[in-house]
Amino acid sequence: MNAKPPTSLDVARLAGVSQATVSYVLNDRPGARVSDETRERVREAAERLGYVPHAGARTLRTGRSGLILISMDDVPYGPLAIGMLEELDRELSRRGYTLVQYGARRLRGVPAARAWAELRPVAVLAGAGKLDEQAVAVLRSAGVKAVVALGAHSSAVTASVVVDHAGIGALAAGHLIDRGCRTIAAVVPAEPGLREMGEHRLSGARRVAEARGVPLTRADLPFSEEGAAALLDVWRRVDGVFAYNDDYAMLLMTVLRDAGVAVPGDVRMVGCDDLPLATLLRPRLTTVRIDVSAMPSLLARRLEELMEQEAPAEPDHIHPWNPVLVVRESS
Amino acid sequence: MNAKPPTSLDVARLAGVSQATVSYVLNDRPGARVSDETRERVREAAERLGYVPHAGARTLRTGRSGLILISMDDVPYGPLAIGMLEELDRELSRRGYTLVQYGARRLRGVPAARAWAELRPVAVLAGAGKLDEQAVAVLRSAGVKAVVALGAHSSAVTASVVVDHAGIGALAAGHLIDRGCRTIAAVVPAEPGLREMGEHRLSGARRVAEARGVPLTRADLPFSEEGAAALLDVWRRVDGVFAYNDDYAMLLMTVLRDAGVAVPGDVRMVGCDDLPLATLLRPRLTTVRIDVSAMPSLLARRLEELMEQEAPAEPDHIHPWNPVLVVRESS
DNA sequence: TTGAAAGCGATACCAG
DNA sequence: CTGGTATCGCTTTCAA
Repeated sequence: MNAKPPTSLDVARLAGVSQATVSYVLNDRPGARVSDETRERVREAAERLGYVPHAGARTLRTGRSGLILISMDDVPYGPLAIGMLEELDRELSRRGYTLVQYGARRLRGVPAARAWAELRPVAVLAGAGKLDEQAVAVLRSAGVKAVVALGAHSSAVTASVVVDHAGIGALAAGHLIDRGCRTIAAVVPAEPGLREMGEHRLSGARRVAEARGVPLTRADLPFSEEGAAALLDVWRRVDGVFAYNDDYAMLLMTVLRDAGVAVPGDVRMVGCDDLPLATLLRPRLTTVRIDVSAMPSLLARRLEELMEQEAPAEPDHIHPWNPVLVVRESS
Repeated sequence: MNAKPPTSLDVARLAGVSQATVSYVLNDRPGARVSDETRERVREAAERLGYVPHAGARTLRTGRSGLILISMDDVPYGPLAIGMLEELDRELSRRGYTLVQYGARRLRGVPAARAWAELRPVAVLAGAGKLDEQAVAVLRSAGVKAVVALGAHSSAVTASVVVDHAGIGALAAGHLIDRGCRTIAAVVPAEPGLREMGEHRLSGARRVAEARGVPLTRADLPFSEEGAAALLDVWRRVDGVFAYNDDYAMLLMTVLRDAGVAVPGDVRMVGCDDLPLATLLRPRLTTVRIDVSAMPSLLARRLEELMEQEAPAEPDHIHPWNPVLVVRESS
């Protein structure tokens, strides 16, 4: 039990060949000419010993780790994000990389970058908020080829994946106005983790509302019945609400029903995410669905480009999703 | 841009000391007596160069990586699990370990173990279904000190964290019977990822129902209104339902309302998870809340024990949560 | 108080 | 076709 893990030298000895041959065989090096018989012996010896190569040693020698780090705290919860991550993992592992989620102990900026850099990953994906200019510099100098910021707006300092929250708000507001709404409200969650996204969605809604001459009220809403009830005069004053997402929409619909405000009769309602609960509400909830199916392969391709090329690329961004309106009964 | 990352030797040269001194200073080795002046010089040189140690090299030299791997596919979605993971991360990083989520490309058994073993982690947490005896052996022989299976029942081959799904079902069924239910149904989700947990919850409910002489019907339910409506005769035949979780409870409550079945008048309903939506439903949903607050520190402590000791421990298990009934209006 | 040097495991160059 | 061996970056023992 306490024996140290077998090394390639152990395999070599057991097979009666040199370490070099073991390496050639186990990695199928194209240039290497090793007889089929030796190949077999090496394979068998490795099998017998339960040999597993030491990633750290390999990294040290080759200078490339094949590791791609993504910061855990920057992946939103939910089946959508999880599915995307799984797909991304598949794409990347097909290309020979290893995707790993790293907690980084809620660090940000340079300290976070240092923690990531110790692993000498070949790429790092992290929330735009964690990647300031110096953090990116630390990563670059540690040999990270691709640094990609994840966030609601593109980063000035590195490549980024921007998620178009403003577009969601715009789509929702446009729909409400199309339906005849003359004054609308947009919810911004009071929860710290959600507020920023809420503000981006709001800004998109505001842009459309202004363009079409419809007044828009911002409603800062904590997720609680009391919070929603406290804003009752807001909901009574408008005839359309973009509720930030489906959860908030459900909250509002419950509170409005208890208060005798009819949806969509008195106020039309639009959510976002197309959660399962959207079709379970009565009236069924109109919502914005986000189609992220294109994102994993797009991102994987972009990463590969960045990782293969020598000089760091210009800060650019990809925009890998697409909001789609799903009209149901609440609007 | 293309310069290689600075090494400890670079730092040493810049500070005018030896590599050894750099190592002593940067790791504050207790035994090392280095003058404050040299200390300062070394620190400054490291700073100036943006030096970040190379984790792989350190692992190679010391034989310990400090890496703890947890398989991504075995962490359920949802804020609960995410919060737990964050807390666990904090606990472990406080102790000097680095928690990392690894996708493992949906591998299982020996291939998965090999992939994990390459990183020479000091501990691996993975779904019980992925860890057969040989997989555990591979990990052990790669020097992994702690192998912990995550699952609904304890593993015969290694230590495990078992989540007490049966206890949840038992609690829910007991409550329904206390409320006077004479025939109850328990939902088992048809979705592949959920079915197994559903069956464990069912078995707990069944145990209690049998002990108290109440007939229990198993209801295999896909998550859709049609699926739920197809089983209407089941819901009409019973006077209590344990709905597997809050999402399924919401589905059922919607379908029952549409069909004119009153909750809790005709049938009492209990969910699980105490999601935000539970209090938004009308009637408000009675549910089983899972208190996982103790789990991260418990698990971290257990891991630490396993990692420090030499011989692999007997397969035992910890049981780090606690179902609690939250009674509302639906029951 | 500091330095020289061995060695962790794998790779790849250069000989044979 | 195969083998020796230098090397990657870091820690740590032993000497100075």
